[in-house]
Amino acid sequence: MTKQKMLLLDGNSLAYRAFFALPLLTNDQGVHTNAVYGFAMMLEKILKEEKPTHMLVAWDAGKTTFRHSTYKEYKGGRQKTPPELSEQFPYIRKMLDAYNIRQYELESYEADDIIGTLSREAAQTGVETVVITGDKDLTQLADDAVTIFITRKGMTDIEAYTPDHVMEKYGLQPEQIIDMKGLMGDASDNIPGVPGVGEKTAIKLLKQFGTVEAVYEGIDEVSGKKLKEKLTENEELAKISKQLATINTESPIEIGIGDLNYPGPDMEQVIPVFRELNFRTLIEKADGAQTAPEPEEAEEIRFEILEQVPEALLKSGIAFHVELSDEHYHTADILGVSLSDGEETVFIPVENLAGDKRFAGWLSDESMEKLTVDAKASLAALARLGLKADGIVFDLLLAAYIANPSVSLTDASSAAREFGVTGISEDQAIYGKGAKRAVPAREAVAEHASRKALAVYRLRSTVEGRLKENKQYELYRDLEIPLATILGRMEATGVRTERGILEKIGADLAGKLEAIEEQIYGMAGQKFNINSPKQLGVILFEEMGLPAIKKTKTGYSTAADVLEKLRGRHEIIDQILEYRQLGKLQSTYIEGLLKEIHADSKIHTYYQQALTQTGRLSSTNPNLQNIPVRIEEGRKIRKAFVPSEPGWVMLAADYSQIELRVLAHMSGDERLIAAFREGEDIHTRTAGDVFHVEAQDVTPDMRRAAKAVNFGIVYGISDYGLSQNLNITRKEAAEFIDRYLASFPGVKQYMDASVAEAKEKGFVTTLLNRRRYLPDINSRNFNLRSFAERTAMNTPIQGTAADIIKKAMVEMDKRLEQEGLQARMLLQVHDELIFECPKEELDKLGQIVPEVMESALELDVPLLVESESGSSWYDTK
DNA sequence: CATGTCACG
DNA sequence: ACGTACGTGACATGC
Repeated sequence: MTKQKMLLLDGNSLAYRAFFALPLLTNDQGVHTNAVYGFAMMLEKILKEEKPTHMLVAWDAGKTTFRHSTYKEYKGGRQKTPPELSEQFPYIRKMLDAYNIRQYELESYEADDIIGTLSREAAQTGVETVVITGDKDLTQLADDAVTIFITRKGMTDIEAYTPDHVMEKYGLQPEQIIDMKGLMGDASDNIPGVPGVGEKTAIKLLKQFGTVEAVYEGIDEVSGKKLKEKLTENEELAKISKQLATINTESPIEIGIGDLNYPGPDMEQVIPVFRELNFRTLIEKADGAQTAPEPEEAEEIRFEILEQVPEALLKSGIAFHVELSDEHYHTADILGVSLSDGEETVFIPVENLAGDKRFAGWLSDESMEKLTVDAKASLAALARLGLKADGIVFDLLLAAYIANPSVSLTDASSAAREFGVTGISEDQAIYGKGAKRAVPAREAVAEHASRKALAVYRLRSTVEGRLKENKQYELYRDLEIPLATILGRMEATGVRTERGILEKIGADLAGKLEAIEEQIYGMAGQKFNINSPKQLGVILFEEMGLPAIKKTKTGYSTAADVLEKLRGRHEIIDQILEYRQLGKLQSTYIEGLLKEIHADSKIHTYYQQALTQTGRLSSTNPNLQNIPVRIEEGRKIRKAFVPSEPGWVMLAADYSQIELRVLAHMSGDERLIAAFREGEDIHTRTAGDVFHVEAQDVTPDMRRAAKAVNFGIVYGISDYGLSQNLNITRKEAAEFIDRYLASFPGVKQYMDASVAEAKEKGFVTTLLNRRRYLPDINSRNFNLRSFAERTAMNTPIQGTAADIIKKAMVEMDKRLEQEGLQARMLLQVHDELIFECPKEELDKLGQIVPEVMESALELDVPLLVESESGSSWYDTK
């Protein structure tokens, strides 16, 4: 029989500790969860480390306790329990029930007394006991069999108080702690003690006399006249104080150690509670502990490594997965393909796939429905083998993203976890990272890939059910899944990039940079690293004595907006700004892009389709969505992006003011809608409305201000943000905003409604039902809450704009096919699509593209698309 | 690996 | 009073 060990937890004290130790968190329902979370974290840690056989959480009960009859001011002057904490107690109790942990409270007694009584019983029966609390008072219970754990700082940092430890810390025996309290009091419990006696004096007295009673017996031996006087005057107070601080170890409790058997948690009960509270990391931990703490406990999987795909798996409704050596699927080694129908799961190494005609036929047959995770990666990789895949109807990665974009999705493991399936290792665990990266033995790869395919197969109905429940199934099936194929093709197609052009620009830049560098050194009187904000800060603000306008947490800010304000104070500022600009072009866009040109003279970016919180795409390795355009010198970089075939041209088409149009539609604001319907310049129109002048009387400054306000509105406006942007005072900015909102009352209503919806539901949605959860929307932390509020205003707008262009891409792809055009979609830059086509197709494409983009989604305002063609991306302006 | 900076929509 | 505009990715520096 294993040794018995009992854990006694002070529920109220731990809940308070957790509440004040952690920032206020909320779940998607707006319920505060920080105390529950801290409690759970502590619990997990302590269970793991202590492995108890018996457990109890004790609670305080009743407003008054037996202590109040001794001293009615006991615990007086305490702040009321914050409502944000009160609402969490039911959840803590619910969680403890799920853990199968016994809870107990006794009218008129405090948790301390229950714990004291039980630990006394334990000491007598020789059961090892650990008490966990946030309250140092309980250290009085420490003895050879009873250890007191006090939580510190966070919740999982715990300090153990044994008798030795108490001695070391105070020079006292544990039972003397109550004497110490009797003398010095305890402000938090409103225990008075002897006025004028603090910790130091109390300890000194107790070292000399031992107890409060002994102090008074030997009062004549107390040194110091003042102290003696204070003690004598307050004898009664000292004795009452000691009584108050004494934990009752003989409370009339109706339970004993025999009732506290702890069977261990019921994870099937615990996980739903965690899920309700949005405790993601704890769910992961719990899942991991439940299914795969030891490898042998992981679910067995039956799979075979075969040389050929079995006929039985070449049918409709099968899950498949292309296993790659790393996440860069344009270049990674393709290791093989796993397939599963739930019954049979197989892995086919890549060398056996190339010649398999039946597999190729199945893969490209649209009527053969396929399920997978990260369709885009698979498609792009298979394309390199000359294989075409069609008929993908299920993508676990995209499903997880649509369900909740805030989850970080790195691979099949994280996507499956979102739907409760664990046991798939992370790719990084299989392949390692950094220098340790390597492809393991075939068997391990095959098992890993097989687990993915099987999980994909099994999860289909769960996932589709959840998306349908949230009315997101159409978004997923009709938009994101088709888009995955299209993006995969765009990536695989790539964009031709002229090395020579970049090199030429690079050489020019190098010359200019060198010249500027010399000038800067000359003005500064020394050489230094201009690229180091730290060194630059010292030169500008210390050595040259320029005024430091803004600081960062590490020193002076040398950001462009700061330097901008110093313009004219010294010539060096202009030079630095110029140097920064050109340096950026050189390092990121010349050197960076040159490194990314493949052997086919093209750049193949990666679109992240399951990443942004708003539904936009992002582009990496390299990022082709931030190629310079605003400044002519940078814009020239675009000359390097050219058609991939002789006799072809580029065509770029962008939505005009798409976000403001979306705002007009979603807010239903009549004046904003009218402005777009009448086809006026929206910033001029806004300026006219805000400043109450006719359109022809709007000055450029008025238009500029209106433009900034329009941006601000889309971003979720704040007076401060606008004041920064326009370099005006906050008051002026606030006034602009007020006038704007007065002019467009529908917009004001919409913004308020958006925030209200987020507060109520915990999330906001786009026109096509894309969701974003905003857990901070009810936070008491001003910054967190304000940020969530601005996000609530911005995300539906930015996200709907993303929905629209995604829909346009799907439609455009169909249309190119229907029309039998050779034209190819190459890039997407949020509100812009870039194509290449044979010159002969230009007229047709130039007509189709705007038509398709403008009719992607029917709004209450027209969508307007402007398109241009040219012999390079640069020339499409 | 965090920080500051700057490129884009 | 609080200290920010929304969404991204890449690079250089410096711990």
